[in-house]
Amino acid sequence: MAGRAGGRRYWLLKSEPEACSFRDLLAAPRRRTAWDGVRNYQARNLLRDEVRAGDFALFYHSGTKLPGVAGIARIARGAEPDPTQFDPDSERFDPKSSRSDPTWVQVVVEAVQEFPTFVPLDLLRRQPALAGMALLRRGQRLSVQPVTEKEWRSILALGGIDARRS
DNA sequence: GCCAACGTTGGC
DNA sequence: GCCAACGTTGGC
Repeated sequence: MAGRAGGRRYWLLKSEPEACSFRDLLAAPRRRTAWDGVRNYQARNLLRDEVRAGDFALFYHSGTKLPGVAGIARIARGAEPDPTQFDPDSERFDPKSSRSDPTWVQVVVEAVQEFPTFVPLDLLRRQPALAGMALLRRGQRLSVQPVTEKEWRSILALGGIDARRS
């Protein structure tokens, strides 16, 4: 069961640090950026139907030499149409989508706190408590994934954050 | 509706 | 750069 504890839900969002690292997010205006470009229906459905403003997320670096969790973000705005789908100049342009019935959505994420200690993927794999985590399953490619409250707390602890205070 | 071909993701 | 996993496409 993906955690909704006291109304708060947890997610893991993947980002290629070359495109947007957690530090980039911290440096962005209002520490926010549109988390756009999702072109997978399962991920789209989660963003559209499950992810809510106020939810928290692990900000995960993928497609890089040292994949892992870099920090905590929160969802600043829930799903809205992803403008890149309408932009013919965008790599993410989708000619099949229309403004009257947009196919793809984005959310806006806001940096909360960088982990004092970066938590690399191989460390996550070595945690017995995280054995069932979606991220660690073979062939898992979803760019947005639910995180249970238990997983959330373990990973914050690994990152050097006292979960009782966040 | 099946399924082979192809493209993408993403760890290694 | 390799390759496993998985999603999408398109012929039939």
